[in-house]
Amino acid sequence: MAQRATITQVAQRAGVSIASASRALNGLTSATATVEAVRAAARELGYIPDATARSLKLGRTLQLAYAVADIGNPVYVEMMAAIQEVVSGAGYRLLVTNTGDAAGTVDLVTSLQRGYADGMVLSPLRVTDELVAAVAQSPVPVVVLGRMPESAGVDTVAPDSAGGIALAVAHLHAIGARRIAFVNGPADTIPGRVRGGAFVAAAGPDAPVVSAADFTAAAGHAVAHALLSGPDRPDAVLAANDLLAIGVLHAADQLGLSTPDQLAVVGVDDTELGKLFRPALTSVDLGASERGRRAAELLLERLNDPHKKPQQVVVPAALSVRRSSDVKGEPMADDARAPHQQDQEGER
Amino acid sequence: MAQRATITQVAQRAGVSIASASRALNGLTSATATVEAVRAAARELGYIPDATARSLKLGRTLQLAYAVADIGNPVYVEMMAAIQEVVSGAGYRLLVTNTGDAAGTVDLVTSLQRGYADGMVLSPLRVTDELVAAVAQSPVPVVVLGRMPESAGVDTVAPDSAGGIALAVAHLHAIGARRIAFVNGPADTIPGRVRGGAFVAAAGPDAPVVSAADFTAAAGHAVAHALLSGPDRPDAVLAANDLLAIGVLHAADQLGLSTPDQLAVVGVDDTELGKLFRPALTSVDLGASERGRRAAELLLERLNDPHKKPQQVVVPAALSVRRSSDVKGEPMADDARAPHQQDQEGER
DNA sequence: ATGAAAGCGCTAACAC
DNA sequence: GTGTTAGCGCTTTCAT
Repeated sequence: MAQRATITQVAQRAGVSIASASRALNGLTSATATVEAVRAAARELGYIPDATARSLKLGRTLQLAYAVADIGNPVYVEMMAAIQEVVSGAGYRLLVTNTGDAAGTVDLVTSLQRGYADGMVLSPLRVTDELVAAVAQSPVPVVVLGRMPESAGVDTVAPDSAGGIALAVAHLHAIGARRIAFVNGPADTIPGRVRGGAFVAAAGPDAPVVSAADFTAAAGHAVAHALLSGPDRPDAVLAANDLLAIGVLHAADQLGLSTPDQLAVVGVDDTELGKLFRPALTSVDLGASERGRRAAELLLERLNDPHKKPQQVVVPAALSVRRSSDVKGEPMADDARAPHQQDQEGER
Repeated sequence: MAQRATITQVAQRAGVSIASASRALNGLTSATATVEAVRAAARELGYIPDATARSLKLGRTLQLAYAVADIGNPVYVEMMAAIQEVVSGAGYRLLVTNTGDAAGTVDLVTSLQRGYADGMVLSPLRVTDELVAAVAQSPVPVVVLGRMPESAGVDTVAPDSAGGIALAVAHLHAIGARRIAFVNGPADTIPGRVRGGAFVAAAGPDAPVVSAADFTAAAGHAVAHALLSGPDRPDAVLAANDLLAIGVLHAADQLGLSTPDQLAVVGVDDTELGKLFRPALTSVDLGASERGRRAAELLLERLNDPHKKPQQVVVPAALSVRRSSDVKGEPMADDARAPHQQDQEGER
């Protein structure tokens, strides 16, 4: 563990003042001879400028934070990977935090006042008034992944859940499904509410909807087993995410229902799991990676121009059709864009 | 975006010196009246101490870094979640970085000289002499996930790959497998080399081994299709990770081989994917979460005592037996501990 | 118990 | 082009 050299030592060794050393190192006006001497001294001493001191002086940390409720969730990981890439490309380091519950999220946003990061991408579990207030109060810009009232005055990036689910319902109708059921997650979550509402809008108020205890395969299996054993068995199921859909496939298999012939199944999120499962799962791609990328870009843009108008970006959805809903009627398009995506983004 | 208050303002408002304000806030010796006045002033101003200034003064950032080659890989994510939990519990923030290739890793370790973190958990793709040197030179402690020469003098946390693979081979023998093949990933990677070597050690030099182009299901499928179509078809396959194993299952299914009767399949890593796949995948659990936790703990311990002896921890492996290798002969134990785990950790 | 002052390492006026 | 100086916000001697 080597001892670190300071700019003072570099200056001494080069025989110049500290200011000259700083200038030479940062490429400001200085004589060629000075630059060389300083560079040499720095090299010999293995000098690397201290990030903390620099931050204190400059008023910026060159760090950005990504806060999310459950860092184990593949969708958030996908976003994180995209964010990490954009952010590091711009010379920033990425801080990752688990918010846990809703209260934790508010604390986290207020903690930004400590000034350990120049901005934050926040993926909140729920949007409370308290959270909106905290975000508005934040001393550094926050970009929210999800929707927020425009009055909050923050940049947001949201998926086009409604468009994506409409796409899935249309697809199921097209392959001849007569009775489409929706397997939702808990209705008191944001995705549960939004996706459930979108399904009703797309499939009509009479389409059957059941809610699983949480967004897991086990919960999906439990609720699907009942659904598929009961009267008026559906011939297609749209699940609120891929895990639930896998649970549905398990139940169908267990009950001896063949997929897709007797039961077509579609998920949401288009995860790796769905692609590798057999039968491969048709799924609504909500563009997690793209959302992460856009959020990071919006944050960087706002850092450059704090006064620009807040944007509400909606990332378009797509449908990846695979074996779990692929019957002869439908051509094997691997990808379809949402027709009614409401991308409200402005310039760029 | 509120303006942030400084300790100077708090001191003024409370009618005391800056030093007294600092002492009162940090719980050092000060009169009760002073404490109250300062607390009140701080509350009224919404004062929160600046992390950067504090870091500069204290010489510690309260940040730890986690560096990994591919942040999208579920195994690394599992480790990250565990690290995040330990680290944040101890009051540290977690910085996450993608190293990319091997050269990037060395740069990253040297970049620690910037002093933006108090320590690092490093999960290197390959261990080169250059990297060992960089780690040894690091101004802050580095804990390596993987093995390193003891002479490097750093704390390491490694999986017991050999023990885990021996467990899998023994299990396959126990269920009656006569001819066990190993589907490896690229042999020029660390896991490829270690796991391949462990298999040969456990199954003997005559056991068939093939190498896939990378650690993906597609690569596993390709190589397994050839393996299972050729002469001397194996009756069991151990794959170097779960993705490869899924590829093997795809190939078996495609060739009309029933699992586990005609072909038993076992993976390594015990991922969520394997648990949800049908047939559910038997897999060697290398304790990713536990490794992440131990690495973070070792880092914290070293921060507390920089002079303690470097430790080489080996986390025990276990076998999760599931349907893909579950034949009647074997009782349905869900979990078995490695008998020859070589846990070399010292105290604690 | 408290205040004055030094200083962490760096950058940016400012004057020469 | 370069040196002197101030100062980012905080903690911590050192006197008192």
